[in-house]
Amino acid sequence: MIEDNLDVRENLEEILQLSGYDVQGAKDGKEGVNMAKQWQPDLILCDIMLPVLDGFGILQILSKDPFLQNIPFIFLTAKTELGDIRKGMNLGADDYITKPFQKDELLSVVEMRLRKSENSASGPKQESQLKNLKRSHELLTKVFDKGDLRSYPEDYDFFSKGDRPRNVFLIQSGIAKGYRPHPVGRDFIFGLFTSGTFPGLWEAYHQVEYTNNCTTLTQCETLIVPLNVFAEELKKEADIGLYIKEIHHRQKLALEEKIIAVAYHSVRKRVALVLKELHDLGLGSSESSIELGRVELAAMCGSAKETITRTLSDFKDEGLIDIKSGRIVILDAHAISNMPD
Amino acid sequence: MIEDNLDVRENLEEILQLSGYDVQGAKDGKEGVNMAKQWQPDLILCDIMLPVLDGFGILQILSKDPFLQNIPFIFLTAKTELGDIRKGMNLGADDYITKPFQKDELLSVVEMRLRKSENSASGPKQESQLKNLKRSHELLTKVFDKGDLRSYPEDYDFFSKGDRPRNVFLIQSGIAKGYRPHPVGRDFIFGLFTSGTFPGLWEAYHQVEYTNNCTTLTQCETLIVPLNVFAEELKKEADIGLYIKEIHHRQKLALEEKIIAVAYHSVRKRVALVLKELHDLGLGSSESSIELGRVELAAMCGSAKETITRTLSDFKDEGLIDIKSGRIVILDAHAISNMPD
DNA sequence: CGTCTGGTTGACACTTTTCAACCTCAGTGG
DNA sequence: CCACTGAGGTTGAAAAGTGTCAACCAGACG
Repeated sequence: MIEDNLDVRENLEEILQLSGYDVQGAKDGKEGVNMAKQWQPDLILCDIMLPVLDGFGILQILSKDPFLQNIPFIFLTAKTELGDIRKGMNLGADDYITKPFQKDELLSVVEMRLRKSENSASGPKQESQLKNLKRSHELLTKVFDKGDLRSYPEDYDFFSKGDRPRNVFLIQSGIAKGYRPHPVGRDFIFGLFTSGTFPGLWEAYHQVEYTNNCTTLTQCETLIVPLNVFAEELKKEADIGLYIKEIHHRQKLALEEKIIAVAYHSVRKRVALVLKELHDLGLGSSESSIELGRVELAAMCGSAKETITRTLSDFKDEGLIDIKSGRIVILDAHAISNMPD
Repeated sequence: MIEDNLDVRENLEEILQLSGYDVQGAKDGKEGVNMAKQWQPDLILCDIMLPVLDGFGILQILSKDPFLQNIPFIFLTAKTELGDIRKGMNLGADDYITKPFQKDELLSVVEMRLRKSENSASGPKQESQLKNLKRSHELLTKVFDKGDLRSYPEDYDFFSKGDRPRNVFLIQSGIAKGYRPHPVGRDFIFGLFTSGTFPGLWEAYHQVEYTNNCTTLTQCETLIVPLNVFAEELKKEADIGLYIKEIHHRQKLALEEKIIAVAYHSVRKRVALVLKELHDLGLGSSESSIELGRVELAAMCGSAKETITRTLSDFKDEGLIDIKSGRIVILDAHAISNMPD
């Protein structure tokens, strides 16, 4: 906020701070510009009449700075004359507030401009990408039209850590695990791959070594395309890269969630998270119960298999799940999703 | 392995299995080709004289299949005649073994070809990428010549989860943390950024929302370039993408290591891993001791701060580190790196 | 000189793992 | 057909490892 009158400035600061905003004040134009460069605020409130450099001058300077040109800029002015306001808006200001102002008028203008700038930064771009992604997904799936359909038995290794990708996979049915093996039964499963997913896609696309193993947990019907053929197809459709990026981004997010869970959540919460993960994959209904062994579930939670058994029987006693000869059916998905930490 | 003589086949299978290889046998050419397509073996041993389809025919078929053309192919032949062998090699076989063979001759040929194919798949590609990467790193750093140098105080937020990148950063001095915040002091630090590193580079490059927060731990001199300028520069130098990919790949690996550590290693081991991580960043020597607070160290380990204090004083008692008014100096980096689980 | 922040230490409680035994079920061979 | 066997799953008891709570201490700061 740039405002030369100390009373007004302190008053404004107080109002905004009470509403949870973080406010920095400057007393003249020069200080204001420097501060803006230093702090890159989310929004600028600026008086028009100022010593040294007036509001119009500030706006002109800021609108030339690539760091600052997109920050919402709101004029504060004692003058209600149309001329000043018009001039400010013409220069590219986003809004104005006339002094003396109402508290809630100020806040609503500020909030609106913040929301708008949030949208303009993310809105259109996100949407345009999403449209591409949907198309890209179809394109990507189409690449596999040229692939072989193969049936792999349980416990077949698609790839191992350190391997260099030679093929790209699209699972049609069955489940595979992406995991890091450990010599004495302390595997950790990062995620599962079910029908419609592409194990190791990112590594194949970027031709980097796999960072973890991928092995079937059940028999898997899988479409498979050799990497050189895949690369050829990709050249034709550059957009696919966007989709691969997006998938990867989500996996990274999931990985980060998982590390938080393992670091700080109780086993009970972690088991619930794993069940939710499986539920989201379409597993755990009465038709398709969860057929994973306790060892696999333990590897997904990062705990001992006995602990999993115990927690599951707790859940069963509480009516959250049902266990039929080892297989789990989720009864109360809502309660499981909302398990307290 | 394709071999029509049952005795020879079983004998070979036994020898190879004893050496730890996983062997599938086929009795004629047709079966062999189908099996190769199905299993995509790491290496093929193949008799020349076979019913239905002979070894030469098999090799010709396989060398046209993009899935199979790069699998090492070794002829087994009873004939020692130069002609057959020559013909096989001309067709693209990788090696040959003459029957009757010595056990260790067989094994050494198999092992050699496996090793060679391993190298040819990864060797040259890796090298060519690495050369690019080195250059790309320089190019990337050069982009920041046009950036502003700014000094940020301790506890300044570069960005937060959910923000959309607006700038790209290159830290010149100081330390920042990449972390996931938590309402009640259960932050988790994914990694640190020191001089020469680029916080949030991948997200900026791909224009996706940040997945975690980044805040300075000490005062940081930082070069900063607005995203649109950065994007312009990138268009000129497409190679930079490779480098960004590589950095990201390493971070992902580190994240996976971390999740394993948090899931299965004791706090003692985890503290040692964190100390090693800091040591690798050049911290912890007597000149530049580790100045992180216990809370930050705890957030890197995923444990309570009191536990960190205890473990550190254990390490101190054991002579692995020294603590001078809270600051840590690593005395025995080797022992810390080799801490048992 | 008080106050405050961050580090250290101790006692205790709680969670989770470990070890061991037992159970069930499916496959196997006599 | 039945006993045997082995793999997974379940349960119990005890031990280990960590987190929590609370008190205390040391240095920094006004």
